[in-house]
Amino acid sequence: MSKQDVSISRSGGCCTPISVAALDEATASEGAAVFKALSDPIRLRLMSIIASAGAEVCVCDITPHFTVSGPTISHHLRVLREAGLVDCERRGTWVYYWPLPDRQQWISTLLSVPEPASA
Amino acid sequence: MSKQDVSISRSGGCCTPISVAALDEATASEGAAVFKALSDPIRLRLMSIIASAGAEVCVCDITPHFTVSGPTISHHLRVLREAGLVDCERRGTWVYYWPLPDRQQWISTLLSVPEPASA
DNA sequence: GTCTTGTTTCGACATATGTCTATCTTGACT
DNA sequence: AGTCAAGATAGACATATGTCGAAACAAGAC
Repeated sequence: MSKQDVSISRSGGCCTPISVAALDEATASEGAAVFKALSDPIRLRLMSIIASAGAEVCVCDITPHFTVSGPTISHHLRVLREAGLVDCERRGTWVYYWPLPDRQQWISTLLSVPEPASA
Repeated sequence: MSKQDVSISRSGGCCTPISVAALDEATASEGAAVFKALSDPIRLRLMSIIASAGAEVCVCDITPHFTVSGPTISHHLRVLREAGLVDCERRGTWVYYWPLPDRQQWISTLLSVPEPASA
């Protein structure tokens, strides 16, 4: 697979990148909502911690990485959840979070820049 | 005009997706700033119009697509400019905007999901 | 020069957002 | 039952943001 094929294959699946066609209002609103969820440094770090974990992450393992209060972390996790980027489940005393890659992949594809055809 | 007051720490080697490694605070702040620029429906549509044009776009051709006032469009374009996503130039009476694909590609890669979304 | 058009900047406003403390819910363990 | 700990929720607060109208600015037409 060539490097050019990567961006093309990523764009081929679920949606048309903005570099190819302008967004209609509804799609723009939906996409903007996802971007808004990632528009805070703490939330973006939270997302990266959950996405990179390769497994469920306990909130108790997340909180120590930050200086803000527990409720603030909880609030940010809820925003990520409501954006469809993560989901969670309580098991016993602890709550575990995991990523929902579909949404993440969607906006990634939306932003992908097709390789300029050099020919 | 073309002022770009955002320092871009990367560029050459691009970056590691969040699905692979968690972000440090500095990169998270930088990334969140770009996402914030795209977190408004009007700005996301503006970005898509400029990115998909394949050429410079005159502001006079952009404004009619929206119902908000001219100053509001100008404000949103400035946010995109300060995020390093677009640049512009005045030529005669009109101002033309074009995309800066580096920033766009950067956050696209940041969000890319290496593994298949649903295995 | 003055006028007209296109675009940005300014100043103000209502609403949204991030953060905190205090309180509540859930479940584990005596 | 009672108690404790992990998280979530509620309410309050200061700040940030999106929007507008008015004014300023830039460049061409007259």
